[in-house]
Amino acid sequence: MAMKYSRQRAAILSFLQTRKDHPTAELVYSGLKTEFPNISLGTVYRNLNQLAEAGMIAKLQFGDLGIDHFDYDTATHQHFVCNQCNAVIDLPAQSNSYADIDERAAQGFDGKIMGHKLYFCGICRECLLKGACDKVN
Amino acid sequence: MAMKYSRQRAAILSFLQTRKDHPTAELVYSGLKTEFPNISLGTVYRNLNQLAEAGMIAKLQFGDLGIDHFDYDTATHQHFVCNQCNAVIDLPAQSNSYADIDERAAQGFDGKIMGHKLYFCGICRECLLKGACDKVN
DNA sequence: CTTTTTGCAAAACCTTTGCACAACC
DNA sequence: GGTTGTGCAAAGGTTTTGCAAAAAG
Repeated sequence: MAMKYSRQRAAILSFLQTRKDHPTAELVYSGLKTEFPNISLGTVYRNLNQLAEAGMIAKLQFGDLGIDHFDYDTATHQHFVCNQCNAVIDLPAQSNSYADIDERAAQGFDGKIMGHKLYFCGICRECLLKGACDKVN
Repeated sequence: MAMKYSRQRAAILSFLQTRKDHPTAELVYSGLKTEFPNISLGTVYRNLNQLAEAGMIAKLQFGDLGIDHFDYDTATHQHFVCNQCNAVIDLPAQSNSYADIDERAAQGFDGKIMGHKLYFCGICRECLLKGACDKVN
């Protein structure tokens, strides 16, 4: 189960590093097609999952989207999903974090709460502007 | 687009009302097989989605599970997913709710935040007890 | 030489959909 | 009678998997 080096995995990781838009496996796949014309989607999925399990990247799952997204930035931060264009956007880090909500939830509950999943929904800036222009025209 | 009465939909709704375990479409389907031997999974999905869009039930989506769950209780409350047995459990209502977190997240963000999705993960009481017994044996 | 990784294709999985017929109002 | 709902089966989209060959150590 030890992880050996592979050119494909290295490329996937460095591709992810260049992107701040939390790409899907499909997007990583097409992004690497030039460098690896024969790379397969299965390989991309296997590596993304492996990297995620190793804690080197984060796997983001949003019920609204139904597609997994991947993030090079594993530091705790919040995500926003645009209901219109489905963009996944980082929210600015809060001084007032969400660290306390696990404890809040644990009150009166007899299981062990080990964490939470949280993301925000709405309309992104681009879609807001586009909507405003549509109204004018 | 008006909603006509259907025996199947009524049965789905009342089935959901009897359950506090947030069943999946598959579970609703098998739960109704006795009353409707010919009901189809497609019908169950169509009705569950229709009821959810009408706001009569809630559709719960957990990235960890990948399967939709449905809840007769549409009042805002939090859910817990057991990482071991995948049970979906209601958390006791908090006096201190999560109403403020949208505003917190909006700070410094130039899109419009309209809501959030949140759930908690961990080990449920049953699995904790089972785990403790396993250690002894 | 052993273990891990790859590419390919097939399968798995959950959910949606097209269609002819039935139920509703 | 027009509209909405049903059952069936087929297709949809995303992700996983079995396998033989290739790469890594």
